[in-house]
Amino acid sequence: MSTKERREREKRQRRESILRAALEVIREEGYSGLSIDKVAEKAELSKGAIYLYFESKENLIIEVFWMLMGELLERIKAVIQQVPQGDVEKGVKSLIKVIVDFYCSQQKFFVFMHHTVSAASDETLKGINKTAVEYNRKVNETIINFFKYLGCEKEFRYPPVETSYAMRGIVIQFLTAKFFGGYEKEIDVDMLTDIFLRGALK
Amino acid sequence: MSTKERREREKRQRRESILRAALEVIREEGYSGLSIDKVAEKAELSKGAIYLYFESKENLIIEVFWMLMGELLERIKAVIQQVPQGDVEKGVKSLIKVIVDFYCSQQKFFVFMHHTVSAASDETLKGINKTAVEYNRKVNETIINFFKYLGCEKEFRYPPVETSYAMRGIVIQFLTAKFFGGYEKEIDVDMLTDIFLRGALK
Amino acid sequence: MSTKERREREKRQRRESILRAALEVIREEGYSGLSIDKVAEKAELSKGAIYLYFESKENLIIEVFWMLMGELLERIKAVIQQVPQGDVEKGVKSLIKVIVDFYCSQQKFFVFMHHTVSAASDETLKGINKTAVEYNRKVNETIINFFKYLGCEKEFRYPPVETSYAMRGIVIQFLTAKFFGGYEKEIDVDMLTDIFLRGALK
Amino acid sequence: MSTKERREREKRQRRESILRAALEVIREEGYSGLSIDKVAEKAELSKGAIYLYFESKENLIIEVFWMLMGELLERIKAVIQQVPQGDVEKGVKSLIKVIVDFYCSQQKFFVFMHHTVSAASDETLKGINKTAVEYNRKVNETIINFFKYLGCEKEFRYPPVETSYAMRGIVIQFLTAKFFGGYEKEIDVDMLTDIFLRGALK
DNA sequence: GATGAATGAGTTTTCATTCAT
DNA sequence: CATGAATGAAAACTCATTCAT
Repeated sequence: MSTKERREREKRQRRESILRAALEVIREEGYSGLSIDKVAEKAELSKGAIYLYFESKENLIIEVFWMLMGELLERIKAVIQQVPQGDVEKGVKSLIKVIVDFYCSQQKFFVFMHHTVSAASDETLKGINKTAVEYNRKVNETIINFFKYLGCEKEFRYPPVETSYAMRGIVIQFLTAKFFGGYEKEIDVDMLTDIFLRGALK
Repeated sequence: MSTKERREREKRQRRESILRAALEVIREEGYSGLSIDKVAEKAELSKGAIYLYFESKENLIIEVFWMLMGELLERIKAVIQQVPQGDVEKGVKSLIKVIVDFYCSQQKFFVFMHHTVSAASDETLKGINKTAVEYNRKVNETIINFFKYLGCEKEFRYPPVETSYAMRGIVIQFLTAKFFGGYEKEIDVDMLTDIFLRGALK
Repeated sequence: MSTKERREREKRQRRESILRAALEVIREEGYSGLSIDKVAEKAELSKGAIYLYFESKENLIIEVFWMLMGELLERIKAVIQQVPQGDVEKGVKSLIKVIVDFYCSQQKFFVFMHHTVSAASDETLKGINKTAVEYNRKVNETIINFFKYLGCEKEFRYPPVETSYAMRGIVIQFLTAKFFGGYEKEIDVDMLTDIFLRGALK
Repeated sequence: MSTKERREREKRQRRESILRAALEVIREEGYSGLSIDKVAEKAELSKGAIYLYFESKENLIIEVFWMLMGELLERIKAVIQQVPQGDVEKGVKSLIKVIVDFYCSQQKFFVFMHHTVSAASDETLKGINKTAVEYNRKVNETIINFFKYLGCEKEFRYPPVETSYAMRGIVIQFLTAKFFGGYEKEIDVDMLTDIFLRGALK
């Protein structure tokens, strides 16, 4: 059955390359510039072919979203390898830095995620909504694992989920301010870390 | 001149009613479902009539945005009347509560604002971009004035703008979690206040 | 019945002022920029009022057309006063010059006439078509009268109508070339006169 | 590669058939009646399909224009084959005849060209303006080549460009008179030739 | 599997004309 | 007479999706 296997593999690769193409389009033209035509062109495929791999544009967008999230989560996990267990401040600082860097390096994706999550609330798009919930859960899980690894999980005043939200909130807000709000300074990771840890730790 | 006055008044009312209609559409169909057709239908006017009151769809959206923001800022200012100067904790708690309540009462508007602000990043929409920046400035200004009123402005470890962002971030994140992220608990304003103040105060 | 008379006079004046306003709009924005709104604004009247004086936009345009043509014909007639009978070359030169000057001074009207006459051929607009025919007849009549006045009418090789067309054709072509065709030289009235007279005279 | 070739051919044919459809619409409804809807209907295609072949309505119009002009210029060139070098009168007569016949066979196109060239003067339509200038240049070039072929180029009193304009003017004026001005006689090509040559030759 | 031509409902916007006041 | 708010049909253009090849 090696033929079948090869086919499956090729199919996966094609999917991936379409997702990459979509990403590229978003990077170049923004979320509202994303059209199947452009994706097809970028992927060097026909419009019709896209629909062999994805049910609809909506679907494609969701998968792009997941691909990106996957990358961010990977990066967060990778940081764990590099920070020593026990050093909470250094650890959290690294965590915040990787998030800030990730989004800064891909500003368009940040916007895109905002859009995706926002669009997700349409009652008509229950499917997408699940995406948002699931995404949220995974990010929290990853961050909480991080806290556990650092050994500070028990030292927070509030439950891990809420603590995770607090941290994410502070970070995301500064990113939003930077990208949309005219905040022109560099984001000061030390400050963010300080505010968060003071607020969250016992 | 009562005729002229009456006309002016009616005109203002019409404008307002169109804005309300647009809001209603957003409430029912989400931001992406907002079309001039639907607004016209909801406002019980012809498509053309909309353009007697608003230059373009973009313009209409911006004005809806500002109407909402105006309401929120009004509410924040109103809180000042009700909290005693000096009681920082109580004051911040009230501030956070009013923001949480406002957004909770109009969930769709929350999404809508996200979209409006996000859409603003499209290079093509310089006009809207100004809106986002301006909005951001105004919110900060209002919050900072609040801090001043409470008398805690000087007691923060970081500059007022950054402090304002930290607070907003924490609040917005919990709202996002509630609306899109499957966070099902009531938002605990006391907790938010506590995290923020511990993090921000010297 | 002086009241009635006054009314009639006022009505005529209003009509005239609307026509002038329309003209002004054409001068500023070109034929395709002509809208009832703009005419009303320029005439300092309401949109509705225009329709008290003119049945339709089409009608208004036709009347503007006639007003212009009337002016041109007046100018041509005026030239007769200034050239001595008998001097054919000088006379024709003056005639051509006045036409060239008129159109050059009002380039937009030239375009406008082209448009009006062209649009006139729509089978649906028999009314306008009559305008074109009538206009044509009048211009020829005026020119032929001019020839008669100069005393050269009998010296042409071909009938006066055809001779008139030949002259008009040469002039109009150079104007067209100047306005649309990239012909950048000054129009050489002497040359036009020379070509025409050599071609037309016995 | 026969599939690819076939596709290319079909594409060309489709384009052509859309252009023909547009022409047909102009023929039936005049320039101002030309809408994409009608073209689509006439071409038995959907509105969207038109945009697969032409970038915009403006573009489509320009191409129709060029298609027609191409045909006229072809016909003029073809006449060269049929007239003997050296016989100026016969040659010019043939030239004028082919122009008269062409426009007479396609009266609506005459109007259309007037419109296209006129519309070109709108400051907003720089793109079309180029078309008018370019068109003008090509027609002159073709006519001047014709003169050269006949060997009479040096015998004109005025430069070739001006001479060409004079001829075109006389011809176009009679066509205009015929189409819009109520001139009901047959156009007498001999007369036009005579007037032109007497006027133009030394 | 892959293509890409075709669809058609949808979008925003304009403007001559009407009519209640 | 005069107003100007309202209409509504029409315009150009877009794009996710389908389907014959």
